[in-house]
Amino acid sequence: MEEFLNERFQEVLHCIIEEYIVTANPVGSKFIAGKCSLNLSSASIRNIMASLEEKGYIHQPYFSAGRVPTSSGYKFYINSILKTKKISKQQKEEIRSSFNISGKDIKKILWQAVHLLSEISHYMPIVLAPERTYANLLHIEFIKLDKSNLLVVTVFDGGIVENKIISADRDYAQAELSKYSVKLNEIINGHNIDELKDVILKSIDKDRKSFFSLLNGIIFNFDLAKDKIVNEDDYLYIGSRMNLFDEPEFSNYEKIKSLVKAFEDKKTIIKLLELAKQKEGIHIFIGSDTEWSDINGLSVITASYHSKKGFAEGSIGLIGPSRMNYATAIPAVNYMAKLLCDII
Amino acid sequence: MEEFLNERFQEVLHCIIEEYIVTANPVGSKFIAGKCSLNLSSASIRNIMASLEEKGYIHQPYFSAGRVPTSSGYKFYINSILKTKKISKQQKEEIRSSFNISGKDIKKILWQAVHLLSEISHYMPIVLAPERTYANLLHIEFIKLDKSNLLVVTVFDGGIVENKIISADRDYAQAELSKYSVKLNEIINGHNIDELKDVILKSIDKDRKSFFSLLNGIIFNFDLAKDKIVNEDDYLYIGSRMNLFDEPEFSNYEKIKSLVKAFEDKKTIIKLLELAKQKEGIHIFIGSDTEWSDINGLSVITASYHSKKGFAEGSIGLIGPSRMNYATAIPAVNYMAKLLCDII
DNA sequence: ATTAGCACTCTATATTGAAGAGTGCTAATA
DNA sequence: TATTAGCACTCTTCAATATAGAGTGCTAAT
Repeated sequence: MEEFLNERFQEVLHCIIEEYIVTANPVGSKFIAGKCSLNLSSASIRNIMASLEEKGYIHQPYFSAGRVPTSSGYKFYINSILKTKKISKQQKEEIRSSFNISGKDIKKILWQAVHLLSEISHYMPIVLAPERTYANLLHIEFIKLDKSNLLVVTVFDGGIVENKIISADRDYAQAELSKYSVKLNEIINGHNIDELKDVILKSIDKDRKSFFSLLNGIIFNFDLAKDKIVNEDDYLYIGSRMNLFDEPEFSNYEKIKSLVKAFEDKKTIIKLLELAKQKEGIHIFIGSDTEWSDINGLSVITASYHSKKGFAEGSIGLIGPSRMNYATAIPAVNYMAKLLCDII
Repeated sequence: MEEFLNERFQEVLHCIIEEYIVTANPVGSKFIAGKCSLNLSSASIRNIMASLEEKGYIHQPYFSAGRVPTSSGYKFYINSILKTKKISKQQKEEIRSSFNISGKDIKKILWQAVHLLSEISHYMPIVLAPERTYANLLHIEFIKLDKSNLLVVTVFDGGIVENKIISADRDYAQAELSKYSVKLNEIINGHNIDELKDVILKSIDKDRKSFFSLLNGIIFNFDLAKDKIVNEDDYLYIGSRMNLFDEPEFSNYEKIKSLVKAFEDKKTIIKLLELAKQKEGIHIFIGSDTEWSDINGLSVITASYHSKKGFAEGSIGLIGPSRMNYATAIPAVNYMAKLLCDII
């Protein structure tokens, strides 16, 4: 798909992109002539630029202005740096050492990942929590809240804990509930939700009508949870929006407003991250590539993470302007995803 | 403290404020002459306005512009409408009916309150969760996660559920943990955390060293939790910021940026709401009144809520421009606080 | 193949001017 | 004495205009 580019052309394209990443202003031929390693005059650079524009890698916002990279331009650039740039050992060490996992549940770990990535990248990180539909159950506990409400605590593999309140069909004593908890835990050991349903239906104690109705309650709840994330806040973690506001592309009212509006509704981001989850490794969505048409000029770097057992999969991403610093951002996302794999 | 105002003066002040609330533009004498019930010429209104300005209730942004209310002006206005305006029965019904509390824990209930208040007010609601330091304990359950980690589920009065992971001093079997849970629950019934510590220390089973170390673990955790909210996201709930962005006072880049920055750090808001919690009923902070110096032109309406038993106290607030519609916003906050009292 | 030179285009910024809104003051009025 | 009409004055806002500067494309020279 990708056209072959002369070394000279590549050099000019890289120069333009790297300069544009820093200044956010269209880059002129004179500047490139002075900066890049090719010793050519501005006139020659102009010829090359005209050619690059013809091929679609750069673009003039208006007649006789400087050049700005296009999506294809970024793509080409990313492909070439992907091979070379790696995260420095020092930075690796820095990230790993500031990750505090003692006594933290998954929620806090994911928040930490978001905050860390926010600090090192200055863009807006997003993290999708592992879906527990296919995670193994570790423990279920029934706790009495009052006459008509029970709390069901469900613990999954990978530190995922879920609290759910279900209404009881009658007033249970805590002692009775505890007995059921024990009984249920003998069955569930190491199954996931789908499997559990079968197991329960088979091993159910027919005499115990109340036990059965309890089980019905939780199964019903699991069904509900499967296709609908009850609480988006436990599913998608969004880092500081402020980081993006500092970027010059959002320095006017209309744009900043559309930016905030786009993130207010988390569904678009969730969709994007769910897509990324299904793929292996790093993926990059640039500008108008996606159905992300809400905001032009935005790019998203995503990576999936998964526990060693293969369950508990989620994904992590970083949203920035298309003009983002891919050379440092991509390795950062990549490393963070790996780190999450290790921890979970 | 408040000066007496002639009826005529009051009428003009009200007119100015109510017009300013709608248009956000300085209000001129001609407009007031045409609109308000006093049948006076613009020249007479001008005299009154000059007088009101001298007293500090209104202010001219620049020589020979219209008038804008000052903080004192708003205060006076609020005091007079506080006596008359009430929420309509219809709106009460609407709010109450869209409040769905079945099977929800406190977290979801508070989110619902935020969303509802956001919808009816078009400003930015904030809610402080009840602190559970003084709430009664209902249940504690130990669940084994792996060899070295235990999950402690703590259930408080009022539907507050907390999960905490503590590291174990040795490998406990789940059966053993369950026994401890039962034993502990016999003791805790109806005590709050502070009381519980005494009770535990007195009734502790001296032979059971491992039980003791477990208890030590949770007591330690409670101490930690008391003066530090571990996760701000479970403590402060913030509604849609977008609502504020639509207000004309934030229609330029610098202001919108300082607005977002001010809310990025939740500590200021938390401080404010904790202050409100200690007071009874509705309180209103206007503009530069508070140490809220970050953003001039912002007002906060707050109200405290508490369960009937007197425990589980929190507070609720609404942030808008000083130029906010107090006549509808104040009753809305007030009613929402009452509703929370009923539900919890 | 490369470059110097030049006319040209377009943006960004400052300047100007006119229109409009609102005031304060004074003198006239009821 | 309280109110109002009239008028000169101030200040903002908005659009039109002018100017400077950056960057280009093209041509002719090297």
